[in-house]
Amino acid sequence: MSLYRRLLATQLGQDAERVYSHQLGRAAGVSAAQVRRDIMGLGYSGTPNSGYEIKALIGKISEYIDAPAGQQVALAGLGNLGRAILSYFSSGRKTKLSIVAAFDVELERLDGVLFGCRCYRPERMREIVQSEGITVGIIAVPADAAQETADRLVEAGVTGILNFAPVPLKVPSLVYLDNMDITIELETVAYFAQHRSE
Amino acid sequence: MSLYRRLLATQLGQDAERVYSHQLGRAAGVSAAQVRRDIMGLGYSGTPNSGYEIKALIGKISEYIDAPAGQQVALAGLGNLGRAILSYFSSGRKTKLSIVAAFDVELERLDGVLFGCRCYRPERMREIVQSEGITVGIIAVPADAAQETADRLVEAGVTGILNFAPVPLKVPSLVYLDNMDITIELETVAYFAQHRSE
DNA sequence: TGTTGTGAATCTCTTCACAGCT
DNA sequence: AGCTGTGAAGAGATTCACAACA
Repeated sequence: MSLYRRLLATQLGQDAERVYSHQLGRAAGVSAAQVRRDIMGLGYSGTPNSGYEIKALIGKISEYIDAPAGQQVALAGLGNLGRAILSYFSSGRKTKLSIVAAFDVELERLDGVLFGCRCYRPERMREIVQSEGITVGIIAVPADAAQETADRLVEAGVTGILNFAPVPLKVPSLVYLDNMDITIELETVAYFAQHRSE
Repeated sequence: MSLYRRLLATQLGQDAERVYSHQLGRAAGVSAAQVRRDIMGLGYSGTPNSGYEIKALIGKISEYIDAPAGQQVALAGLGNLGRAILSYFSSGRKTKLSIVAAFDVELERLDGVLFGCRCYRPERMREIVQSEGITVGIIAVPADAAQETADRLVEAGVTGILNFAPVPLKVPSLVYLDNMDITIELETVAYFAQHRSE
């Protein structure tokens, strides 16, 4: 879990050099036993009665989840959502994962760079994806253009897609697809909010 | 799952009156058995060899997941992400779940209405949440203001929070909290993209 | 004493397989 | 013949509980 890494990083930023499994568990919203087992899977060992050394643990996690050479990401769609994502990642992210290209059909008013990221028309997707070595695509286009965009990304060669459009996409089975559906998530929250309140 | 409902709605929009569990399963990315079991939990029965009647099934799902009287939602933060969410939900959503108020610290340039939604300063959160009967809050503010915003929402009386800020929030156990963390999700996709490609 | 590492038990979710219906 | 409803099996994930260690 990359959530651990961020939690550890903030803990490191404030005071401590070590954490106990139950501290990390509470921060992440899971049980202490869960944390210990997850860390075990990393091949890292803490010391009893002293917990885990934060810095070393972050290192182990990074070694485990990061690609050795880093990965490049493409963003499709520069509406409100696309710009939100872009501003999010461009502002002081570490370089292991960086959005290096953005695509949108409407680029008239853009000078080609937004939040420090080059913008192109979708027609050039294949060319750019391949020349930049992009492996992951983010879909932030309107629903009716999502499948078409996914097809283009796949055809260009990405192997992972993060989809924000509220439509089911069809991709080859070798491409990893993750749907982040705000509508569904909000309905889920509303459901539990209802059932918590009584 | 509210995903089913949307899939059913689109299927209804194109041609069919009935679906088979394996059709719905394929669309939702789950197995047919899974679909049947989920539907079973609703208390709805399809007819063998004819599948499920879409319209009736949508009705049952809605009856199950929707609050009888509908629910109101508040949005905190009107940056790129907040505006994306707002434009998303204001454009032709059904009224069972509607964003009726938005909050942001910078409202100077706004005339008080954005995408058909009234905007207020955070100080008025308690007042508005209570007068509008809001039960769900969305946090789309910068990370360093997230906890403060959550506190305010909880104190105002919401029982469910959808959090987009990449920080762990502390809320009372009666408040349902759902974290939608774009960073983590993107890292997950990158991880699988890496491991799929070989 | 307080924490880690981990086998064992438990629990939840998923799939299988098939009877029953049309 | 084809699909649903569902008990039973299976797989995974989570938690328990405790030995080992500082």
